[in-house]
Amino acid sequence: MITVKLPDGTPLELPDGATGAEAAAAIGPGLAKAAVAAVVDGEMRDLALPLADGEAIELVTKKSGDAYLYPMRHTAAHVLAEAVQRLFPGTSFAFGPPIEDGFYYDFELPRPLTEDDFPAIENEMRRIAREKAGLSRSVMSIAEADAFFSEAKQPYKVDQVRELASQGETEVSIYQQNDFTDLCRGPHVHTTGEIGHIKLMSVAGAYFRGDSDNTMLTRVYATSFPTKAELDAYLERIELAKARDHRRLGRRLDLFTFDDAGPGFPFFLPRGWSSSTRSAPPCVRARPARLRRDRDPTILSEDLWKRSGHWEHYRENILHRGRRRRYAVKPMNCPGAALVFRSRRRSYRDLPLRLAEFGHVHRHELSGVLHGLFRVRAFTQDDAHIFCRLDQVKDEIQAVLDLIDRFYARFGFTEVHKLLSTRPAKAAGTREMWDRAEDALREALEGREYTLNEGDGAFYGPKIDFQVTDSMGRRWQLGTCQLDFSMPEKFDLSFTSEQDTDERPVMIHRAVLGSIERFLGILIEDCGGDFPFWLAPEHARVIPVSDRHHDYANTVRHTLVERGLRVDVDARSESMGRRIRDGEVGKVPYLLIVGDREVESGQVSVRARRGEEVGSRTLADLTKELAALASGDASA
RNA sequence: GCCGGAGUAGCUCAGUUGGCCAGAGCAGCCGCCUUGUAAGCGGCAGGUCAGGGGUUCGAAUCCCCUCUCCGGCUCCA
Repeated sequence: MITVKLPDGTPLELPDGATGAEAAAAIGPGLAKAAVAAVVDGEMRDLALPLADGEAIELVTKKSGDAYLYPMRHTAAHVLAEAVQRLFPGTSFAFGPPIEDGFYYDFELPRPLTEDDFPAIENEMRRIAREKAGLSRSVMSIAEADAFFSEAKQPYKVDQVRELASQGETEVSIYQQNDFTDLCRGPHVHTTGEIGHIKLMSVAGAYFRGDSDNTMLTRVYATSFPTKAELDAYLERIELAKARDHRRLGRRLDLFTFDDAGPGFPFFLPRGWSSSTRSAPPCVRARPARLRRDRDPTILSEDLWKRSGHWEHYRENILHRGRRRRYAVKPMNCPGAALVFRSRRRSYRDLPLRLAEFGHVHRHELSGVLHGLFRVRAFTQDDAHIFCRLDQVKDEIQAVLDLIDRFYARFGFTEVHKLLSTRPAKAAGTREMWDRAEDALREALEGREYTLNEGDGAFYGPKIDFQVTDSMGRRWQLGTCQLDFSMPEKFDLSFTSEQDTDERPVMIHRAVLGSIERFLGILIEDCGGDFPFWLAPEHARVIPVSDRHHDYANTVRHTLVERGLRVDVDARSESMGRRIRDGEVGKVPYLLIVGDREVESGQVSVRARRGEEVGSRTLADLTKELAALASGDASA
């Protein structure tokens, strides 16, 4: 006998070798019929697999919510593949897993596929769904599976069978519905009729196994939801996100632009740059006593980058050009900071030396990866490099962690995810150095929640990355805090210790917002262009009712501008309705209407975004309120 | 870089069995209107149809090359 634990904690006794299906049957016939999979110790499994003593099991049914999506979409992927098999004979099949918002399947097709083919494929999928074909699971030995898929001319499946064999598997599971047979771990729903409401989303290229040395396959992205309402809600969410696309808003709100003269190099318009520069200085101001500003050259000799190790590890991304001596445009700020450190003899009394720089870096990025402000070829890092002794590392890192938490909260990002990334395959420096650095980071993180990201460190050292979740639930990588024993060695950095010996400092690289450009893009999408007041490119706009109110309108503007507020007057000869609309569309936080009544009483009629009634204020009160709003938020 | 799609006025887009001087709305400019909380009216101007080559009596439209953009893959902040 074995005993498994049910979700409510009750134990369930079963005979040896009992399967998930038998567990369901033991609980009740209704469940036996409804169950499609079992979550065993957190892992989704087919009901046909045997359970072991002591395992915690949870049976998945249509009522299981998100857990049900996995087998449902997995089956939908098989149905997609079967539809493609019917419509495009000769297709080879690769992988087709469920993913975050749906599923995909990778094919090698006899001809290119376009979205014009979607209706036909969707119709075929619906036809297969109506057939309600059962999915049957079977097991083959490696040899049988190899022979079967070789015979079926499915090279990617054969490849996967051999891959599994090399991992020590002796048999593989196979799922079949109608004439479609797939190598698959499962689990699946019972029939093709239970794939929910489906929609094909897009077609894209994808390398087999994600390796750019492999052939490029055709990937069809699709999604499915149990009900039509859920599918529609999802599609609506996509539309909403599209309306917030920072590339669209950036153009409409006059924030930034791109030009063919420099693909991937953003041009910031005055309105855009005021927002992005304003988002940064508080970061530096946050600890005036701790940070010292510096600034290094943008272009430096290639030899420098050879010495720093960037040439070896990062050459593809460095833009360079030279006449007699070869120069390179800096892709990172760290070697410059190392040179600043080395500019004179350093003492232990100088440490920790914290240099902050808003470095404008350039990197060559492959044309296909450029994407609005999210991925560009020139960007500004709110960078800092801290030079310190090994025994100061923990305190310094913890101070950075604190700073980052506080700073993100200021922008409304309270959900901060921390990732500790360790030694990558291609790394500079010795194993011992890496171990010491990783230990130091782990120690600094003690007591905080974080996840381990094995092998994803920078080439010069391990790092802690920071991700925030925006208002739409998307996760973005922002800041980073990296420990570096390698750069100080490359540049032979040293300081004189209390004992009058030469010691090597440790270097900490950190960025809070990461790329200012990217952060602005995230911010635009997070707020949909409705910037928080303190960040708005234009705090308020004065709208005089008619020509005779222009003088008063200018007085209002002057008064507010004197207090450091960004205010314009819209004195165009357009109707009021029109000027108010333009203010709304331009997302100006406050529209200040002034006509006869206001001139007489020395007041201003205030309209907030989306017509929200604020009422009238005297000019003095309004000035005080807005000034408080601007500075209050910024230092909150 | 790779796969697929696209590129017509500053922006959003019409314009395909190849055929008169290539169209609209918005934005721009000029005028009129002098306005009370989300688009007042009229006029003008604006295009080497991404660039280059080819097919044709004739190309925005068909073919080839290059560039850029979009969706992915790889990479990454």
